[in-house]
Amino acid sequence: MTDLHAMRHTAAHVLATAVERLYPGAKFGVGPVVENGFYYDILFPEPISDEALSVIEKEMKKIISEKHEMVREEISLDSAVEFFKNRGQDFKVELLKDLKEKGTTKIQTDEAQDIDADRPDIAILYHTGTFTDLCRGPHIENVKDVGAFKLWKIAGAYWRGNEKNPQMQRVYGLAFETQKELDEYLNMLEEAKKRDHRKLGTELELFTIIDEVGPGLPLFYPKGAILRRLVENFIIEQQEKRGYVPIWIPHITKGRLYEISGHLQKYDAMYPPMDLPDEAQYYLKPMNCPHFMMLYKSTTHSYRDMPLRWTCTTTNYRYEKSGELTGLTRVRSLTQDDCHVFARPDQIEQEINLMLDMVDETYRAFGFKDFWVRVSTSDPNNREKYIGDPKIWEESEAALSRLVEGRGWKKEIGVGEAAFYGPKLDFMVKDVIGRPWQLSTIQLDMNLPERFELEYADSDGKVKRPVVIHRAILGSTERFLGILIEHYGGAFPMWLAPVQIRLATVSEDFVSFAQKLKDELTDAGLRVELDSSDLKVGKKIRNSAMMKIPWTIVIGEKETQAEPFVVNVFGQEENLTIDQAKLIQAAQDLSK
RNA sequence: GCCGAUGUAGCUCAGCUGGCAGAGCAACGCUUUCGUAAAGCGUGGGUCAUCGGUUCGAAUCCGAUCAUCGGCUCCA
Repeated sequence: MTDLHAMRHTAAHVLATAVERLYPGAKFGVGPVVENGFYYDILFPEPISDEALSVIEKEMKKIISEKHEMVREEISLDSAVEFFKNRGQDFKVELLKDLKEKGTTKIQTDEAQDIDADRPDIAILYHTGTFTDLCRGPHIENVKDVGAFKLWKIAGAYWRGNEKNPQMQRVYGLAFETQKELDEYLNMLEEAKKRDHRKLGTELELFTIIDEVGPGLPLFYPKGAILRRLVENFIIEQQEKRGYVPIWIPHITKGRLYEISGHLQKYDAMYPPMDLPDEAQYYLKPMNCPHFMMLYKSTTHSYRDMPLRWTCTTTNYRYEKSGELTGLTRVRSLTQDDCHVFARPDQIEQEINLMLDMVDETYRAFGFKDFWVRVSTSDPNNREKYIGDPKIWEESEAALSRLVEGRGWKKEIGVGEAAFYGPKLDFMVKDVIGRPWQLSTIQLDMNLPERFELEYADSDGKVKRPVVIHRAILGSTERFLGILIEHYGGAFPMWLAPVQIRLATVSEDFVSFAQKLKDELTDAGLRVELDSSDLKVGKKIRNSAMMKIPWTIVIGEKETQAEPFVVNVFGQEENLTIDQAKLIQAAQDLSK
């Protein structure tokens, strides 16, 4: 790992060296190692475009052939500042000032150079030929040992990840020990693209996004809508057996509601209000919490009724910035399997555990094994940032961590990543090109009960404030489906396949028989299609396979003769020959 | 919203330095009625994303807008 890491890190310096030669005046930000390669953030005198990559690549190869040593140098902070100032490297100067004042250059996930406690005045530099960088290393000794690399894309990136800072250009490079590994990686990316849910969405007739309807507003074809319903029904079943009860809320609402909740002032993805003759301004709801709160508040509650487990699967509308939309994973109309539990503080752990059961059972059912849980906690050094009883915070954070550990799931702690109103658990899954997405979320809320002045009568006769736990298992149905499509590469297991069985007739003579069989299978609760066109059987099977339909059954002379008739199921690992009753039974078993 | 790229038929894509808009698949019609991953022939289908400009002439060059893709920021 260290060697590969050092090699990639050195490749980033070679990139910078090439850029310095080709674009005098370029200012350098940071150039860390990332998964599969490296990048360097650079402010070019003029923004470069893709064609520049091959030119830079050529220069990099030249630099590598020049066999420069990577020379390490330690100098005083002040002379380092002086050095970079003279070269017009403002970003490096800023990093050095941070190093001096804060003891680290780290902001967000940038690679950091930290002050060495024993030698607080030292900055570490690396020289590559005429190029010098502020960098703690490690590097390989000589640039000649940089392996196979490829510059592959340019992206915008704000200096130090802050929108208000100037935007630099991030040049991404892939780097591996050998050309073979690089080729394999590129090949893998090509393969991954075939599983992309946006591609499969069109190919398998699941969903589409139409310009005239609007960006981020997907429409679902029948097959996609069935898939949606299967997934949502699964969740509904899971909820029912755990005592969650449905409620229902409207999709538009007076702005007053969001004044109370505080969203109007704080939430920036709200669609503008509708222009109505009414005095009140009406908004599309971007979230459901306030409605749940209002419904709770509209009647009185006793400690005996707690917890209340209320759910509603409903669509929210969020005006996400245009550049942030992608397929189904980031949309403007998102359906949440939303649930709010109103609980006494002593019930928090039990309720969260119940939710974790549900996450567990759901992820197993859909075959998600490769996920991790982010425990977002408060920052103990910044207590005043958070509202609510510190004791409840402490207890619930401990409970969240403990409960996740008990499950044996991969866990990451996000210190200071809690919302101001409570700690949370986020369940993360990667898409087919490796981007992480949040699906399930479990959040404690100590804010909204306060703002809406929610109450219940406790056993001691006193009026108390309940705790609210938000929870969504799918997160958003759309995003979940996007991930699910990629997870299975569109080849869904029997129980999720929009079409489970396609009947393919050999010729016209068998259509009426096939129609009868189709009706029987449909009556048995299976999702069946009949291909009675005059295409050849081979073509019908091919078409069925392309649509990734689990079972294809050819209906011809043989099938109509046998008693009970025997069919051959194409699409199994080994084709399956079974009679009618067993066929129905087998299909039903697989559908569970 | 920001940086870069892209936008040609339902889908996948050709179309060179400006000179009559193309292919495969799909659709439709005819022939064929056929046994396990593509039968044959034919027909229709496009304001070349939109709007504007340059030009005798624009899919092609320029500008703006919209959308998509990869990132950044933000987020379920």
